[in-house]
Amino acid sequence: MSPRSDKQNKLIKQKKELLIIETALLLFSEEGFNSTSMQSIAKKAKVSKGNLYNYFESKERLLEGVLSYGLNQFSEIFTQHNQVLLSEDDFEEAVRANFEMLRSNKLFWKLYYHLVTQLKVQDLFTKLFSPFLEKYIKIFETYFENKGDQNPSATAMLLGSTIDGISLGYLMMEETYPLEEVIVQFIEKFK
Amino acid sequence: MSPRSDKQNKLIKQKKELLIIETALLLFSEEGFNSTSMQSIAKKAKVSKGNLYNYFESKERLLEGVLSYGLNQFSEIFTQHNQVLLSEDDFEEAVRANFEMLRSNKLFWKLYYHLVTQLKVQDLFTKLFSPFLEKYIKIFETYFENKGDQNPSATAMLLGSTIDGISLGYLMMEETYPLEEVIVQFIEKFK
Amino acid sequence: MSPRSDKQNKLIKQKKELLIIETALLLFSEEGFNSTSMQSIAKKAKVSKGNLYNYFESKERLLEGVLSYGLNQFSEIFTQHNQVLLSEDDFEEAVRANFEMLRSNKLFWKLYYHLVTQLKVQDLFTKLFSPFLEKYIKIFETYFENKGDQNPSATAMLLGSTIDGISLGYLMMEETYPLEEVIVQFIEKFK
Amino acid sequence: MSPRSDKQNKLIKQKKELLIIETALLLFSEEGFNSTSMQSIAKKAKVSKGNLYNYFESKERLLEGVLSYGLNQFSEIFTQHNQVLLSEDDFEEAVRANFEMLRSNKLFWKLYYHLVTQLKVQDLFTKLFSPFLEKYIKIFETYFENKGDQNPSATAMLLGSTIDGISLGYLMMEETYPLEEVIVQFIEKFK
DNA sequence: GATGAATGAGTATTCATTCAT
DNA sequence: GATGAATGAATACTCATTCAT
Repeated sequence: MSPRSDKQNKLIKQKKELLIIETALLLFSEEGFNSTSMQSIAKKAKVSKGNLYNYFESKERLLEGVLSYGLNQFSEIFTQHNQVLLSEDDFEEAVRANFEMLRSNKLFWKLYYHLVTQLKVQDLFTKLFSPFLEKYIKIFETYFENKGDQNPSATAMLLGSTIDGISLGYLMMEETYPLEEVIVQFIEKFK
Repeated sequence: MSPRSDKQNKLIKQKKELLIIETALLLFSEEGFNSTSMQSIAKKAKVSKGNLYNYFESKERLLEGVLSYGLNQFSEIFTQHNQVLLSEDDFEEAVRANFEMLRSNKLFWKLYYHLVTQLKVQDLFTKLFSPFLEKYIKIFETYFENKGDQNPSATAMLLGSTIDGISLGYLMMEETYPLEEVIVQFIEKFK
Repeated sequence: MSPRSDKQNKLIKQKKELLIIETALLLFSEEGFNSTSMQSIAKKAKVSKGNLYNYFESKERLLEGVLSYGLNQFSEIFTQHNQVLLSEDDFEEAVRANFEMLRSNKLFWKLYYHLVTQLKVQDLFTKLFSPFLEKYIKIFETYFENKGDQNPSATAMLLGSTIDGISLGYLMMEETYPLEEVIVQFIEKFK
Repeated sequence: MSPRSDKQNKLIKQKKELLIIETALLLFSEEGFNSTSMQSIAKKAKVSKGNLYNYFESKERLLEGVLSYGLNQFSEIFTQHNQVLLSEDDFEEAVRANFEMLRSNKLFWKLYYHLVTQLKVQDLFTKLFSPFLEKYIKIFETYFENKGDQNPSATAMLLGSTIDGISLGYLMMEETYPLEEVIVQFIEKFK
């Protein structure tokens, strides 16, 4: 008999890879990277331990896969707003889009903030995220410059940090955090 | 034996406990809680592994000790500013005191942000920190209320999150983060 | 289908079997039997893992195949010299032929000496090699007997062991071993 | 209460270390290095798996320990004969001492020949044994030189290889190998 | 015959914790 | 209080082998 066709195999592989990534994202973001065992990922994804390693050659690589996956989604949305912000409406929209992204992909951003504070994976991390973050800050720097801010670079940094802080609070407290109201105040202050 | 010797013993005990706590803080904040072994703490503190357990009955309790210790220092400074903020100068001073504390106790706050994102210790965490943080937020809420802010509670939350964001950025990037300049912008926006 | 196609199929099969055997020989002799994975053999031979098992039903059987293959080559040459050695020239020639064989099939003999010392495969080993080795020793025993040696059987054993020792040294040290000179001394002593 | 005295501890440690080494030697020489699991060593030595690692930080280091242990015994005996061989009696005695050593420490030498053919551990191996082997060969080289041999270096190498070959045969065949008779022939040929 | 996804037992190693002294 | 030997469960990862197609 003929072997499974290449197409079939690829489909199976892609589906399962996605399944593994999403399971890993769930567990990593809930329990933390170190505290999540490959065993538990395998079990939850209903994949054998051995087979896990057919998809990702190490736990580190699996993390890389998880991050890349989230980063892709992020970069798509990001690219849509990757433009010079001219009006205050543009600004507001960009900020709101940012938090929309947060809301729609909580697990990923939970993992993100979990990892930011972990020395061991910081290299991998920096490699993947820095380019985006820098561009992000630059866009706002330009915006503040155009608005006549005396220190646009510091203001942009402040804005970035504020977004981080709000995100962190929202992700940790979930429904308790008055996200919408905070965003309103936030936009008002920075617009 | 004489009570004096008892006193001395207590002193010795306290000193050693402190030594263990400070060593643990150093390692936890550098390597992360999970990645730090009791062995390595014992070694660095020049205490035997078994004796470590005479002071703290588990790794979890040691963490608790480390957090309490940091929290005490925090609460001392905090209490000095635990008053109604009336003037904008009071506000500025309080904010600056906050970041001064951050600067002078980096290890503790690094550990703090490292742990905030870890489910497993969140109960312990909430128990210890919540009371303080809530008071903290309240004080600023009152301040904004007095200033006629339409939504003082949201603004206070925004302020808290902003402090978190700045702290996180500063702790992760160390010297690269333009802390002073960001603080200036921060105070200007919120004062 | 036509018988010709069957023949062709057989040829293809034999070729692939040979390819697998030679690949396995290469890897076994380089990395050791235990340390060589079926995966790596499959990859290097450009055969799928599953298909490997169509040719050899287990790793053990593959080893058996590898050994038989080498043994066949050995036995061919051996049979040419499988005669009573009458003259000292015959003796010298036989010894030289032996080392020539070693030189021309290093991988196999490396594997041979690698396996001799492994309990687990010793049964298989004995089964395959003993008959040859015994005949080999016998031939020399007769030679020494004819020469009037007082203990031809012990001398033949000594000769066999000496060949083993030289082979081992040469295979392990490669170019560093002064094979030619040692052979000269060897022949002189035993002729 | 006071802790176990240092002396006691040291004694316990030394005894257990020896026990582990001897158990490992037994299993390594019987099953091979790769095929022996740390688990099985622990079980046979009645030591917990974890405790094994208090004595040897890795399987590799344990092997190193086993080899050093055997090497020490070897070097002691070796040093007694580490002298210029003047007479043929000296020569004979040295050779006999060699095989006596083999007989009294079979496990170690079995492991030795097992490892010689293993690429992976050859570095460790060379580091430990080369110095001895080279001296060994040198001593015989001098002996043959004094006897007027035309190529003493090659003859010494031949002698070394012959010893290897005999040892290998004896260790693999155990009682079947006519060691004594072979030695007689051996000495006669080389004396 | 051919493919490679899947399985699960096995491996070396780590580590919080206990305990005899 | 102090020591460090001892335990055993847990971890990431490997690999011979099977099996659906």
